[in-house]
Amino acid sequence: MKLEGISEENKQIEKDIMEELFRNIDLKQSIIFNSGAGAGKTYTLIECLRYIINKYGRDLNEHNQHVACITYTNVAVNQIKEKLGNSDIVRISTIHERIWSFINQYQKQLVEIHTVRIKNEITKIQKEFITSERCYFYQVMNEDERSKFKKIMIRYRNDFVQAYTLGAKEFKKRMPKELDIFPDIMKNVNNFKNVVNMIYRLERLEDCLQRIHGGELKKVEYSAMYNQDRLEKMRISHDTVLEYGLIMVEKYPVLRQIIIDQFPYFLIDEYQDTSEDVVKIMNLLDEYGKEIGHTIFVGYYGDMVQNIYSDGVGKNLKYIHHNLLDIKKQFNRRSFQEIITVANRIRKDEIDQVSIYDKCTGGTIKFYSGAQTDVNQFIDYYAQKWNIDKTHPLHCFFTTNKLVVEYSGFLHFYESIKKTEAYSGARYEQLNTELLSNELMKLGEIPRLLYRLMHLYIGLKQEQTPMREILLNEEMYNINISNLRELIALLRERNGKTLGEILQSIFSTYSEQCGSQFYQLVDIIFDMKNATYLEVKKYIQESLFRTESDDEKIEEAMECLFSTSIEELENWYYYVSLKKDDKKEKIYHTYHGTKGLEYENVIIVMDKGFGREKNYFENFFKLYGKKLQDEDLQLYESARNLLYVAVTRAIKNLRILYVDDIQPIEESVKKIFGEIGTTEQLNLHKK
DNA sequence: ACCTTGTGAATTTTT
DNA sequence: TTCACAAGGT
Repeated sequence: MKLEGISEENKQIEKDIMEELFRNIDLKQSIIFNSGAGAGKTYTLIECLRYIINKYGRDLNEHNQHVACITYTNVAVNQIKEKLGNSDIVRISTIHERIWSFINQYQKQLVEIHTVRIKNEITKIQKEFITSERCYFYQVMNEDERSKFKKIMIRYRNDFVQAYTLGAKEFKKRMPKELDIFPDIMKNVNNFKNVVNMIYRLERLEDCLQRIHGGELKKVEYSAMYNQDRLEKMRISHDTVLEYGLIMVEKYPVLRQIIIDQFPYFLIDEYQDTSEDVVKIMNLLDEYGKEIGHTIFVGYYGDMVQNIYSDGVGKNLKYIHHNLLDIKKQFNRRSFQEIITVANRIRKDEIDQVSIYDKCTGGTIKFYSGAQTDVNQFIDYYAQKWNIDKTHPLHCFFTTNKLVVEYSGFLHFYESIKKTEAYSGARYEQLNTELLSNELMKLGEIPRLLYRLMHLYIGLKQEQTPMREILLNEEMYNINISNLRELIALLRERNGKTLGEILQSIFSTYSEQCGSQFYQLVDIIFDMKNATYLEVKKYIQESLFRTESDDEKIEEAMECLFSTSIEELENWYYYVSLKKDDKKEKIYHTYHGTKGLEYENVIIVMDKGFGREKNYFENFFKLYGKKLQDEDLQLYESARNLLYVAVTRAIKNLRILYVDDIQPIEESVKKIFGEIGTTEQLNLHKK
């Protein structure tokens, strides 16, 4: 069964939509192009780019003007570049890159804005001193006491910082004696720490202001590397770039004119993800263009129901950018009609998709209710039923990375990395980014080392792997091939069941063969010269545990990490490199992670809660079809959007397994998915 | 009875 | 970092 045959009528409708887009481009009438999942949005956007290039390219070239194509991610940038091919006229970039390029050359004005920002921050902190309950002990001090206290703490800053992570008792002991004149000051150590941090912060900000004033600091910098502003270091992060961009565009008509003259066309991909500040900028440019008679075209391409990140503008677009013409496309080119029908019921808005194909039935979709413990067998059941193999894998979606990791088979590894100092506490956020990223460059230091190790290990294990693939980078090409063969032969003999054993076996091979050229390979993997097992272990430990606190705890955590089985590491290796080579029959994703992708066979595992919301999905079903307002509506829509994104990934076969109490949501589930199945009906436990 | 402290787990994703 | 909860203090 295949999706095929597009009627002349449908072809014509599609063509008409394109014509309408082109007409508005000609008129420089800004538009929102709304269409559901699988409608071919990116294709449409690229066709619009081509149209502009063909019709206006020469003219733009002569005036040294460009078309700005803005996307949300670098991956999308590359995709569009690849599909569009080379063009000097179109400038494809991320939002942040583009906005920063507009403002970064006007440093004098930026520093001014930055100064205001710092002053606001100072006011905010001062207000907190007065109003926050956590600053009570500070509030009851008089001016004199406050300045005395500040002086003491600034003098003893080092002691404060060093003692910061200690427990309350020990921390109190380490604080200077001079503080004894303030009784009860450390009655609550956390409050005390909080106030002192605020004092330090205030001092740094004020110092920064002085240095700006003194002409010492003249430049604001943006780096995509950091996720947080460091105002006092003149360093801003993602959100603030957009914020400053908006302020600049609002404040300086000249800048608006410069941008307009440079970019008469803006095409924005996945508009629902762009932040409101960006839309405000576009609106200002659009309106100013009309005012001065240099009209521009702004095209927003996206789907508000696929807005699954909170900072995206989503459905608010038309309230922020005025006078946009709404163009819709109701076709779906991805899925079988059975899937499309259900997806329409989930979104339940003016987009009501139909397949563009004449032959479009033959898909299957069903909602099951079951227990948490059924998940594995449920997946296996469909793996068999749908004749899953490596070329036709089964894709399973879970809400959290932890579940994805568990089912992908490397939970022990994940948990043992989580226990390390480098990935716990305040650095917890780094865990998923640095351990689960599909981009090698984004992996953390140790995960990257382990990746190189596993790359070698797996390459060696599979005898047919070509030599070239075992080698990771150019440096490795210098290795003498016959020496390499020897090493490989040796390594293939050695084996181990855990990470620790593998490392030991590599290094015993390595030291036996000292003097031979092939240890270069090992040097490259571990990025060390003539390393030994103990040295590598020490290196890993020092990278994962900065402080030399509690030896026993570190020892235990290292033991836990080194006891990770090779099987787990292999599973992890395949997980992070999956996008490159599909070698698994069952592939697991988070709902979020599947955005923009499509799969033949999909299983969605769902429970009633997600994140902080204990009844996230349950709530969606309970409120389905009801009139809602404010928070209820917001929560409802965010659950709906996530569910919509997940469901619309499926091309042909989709099952949803709900592993919580079905009773409260039964009615709505039936309305959307039809009859509910139970896992008992499948006889999962029989075999 | 109320407050403080310690502990452990946590939603996703990008720039 | 932020939250919830249990354990410990006053």
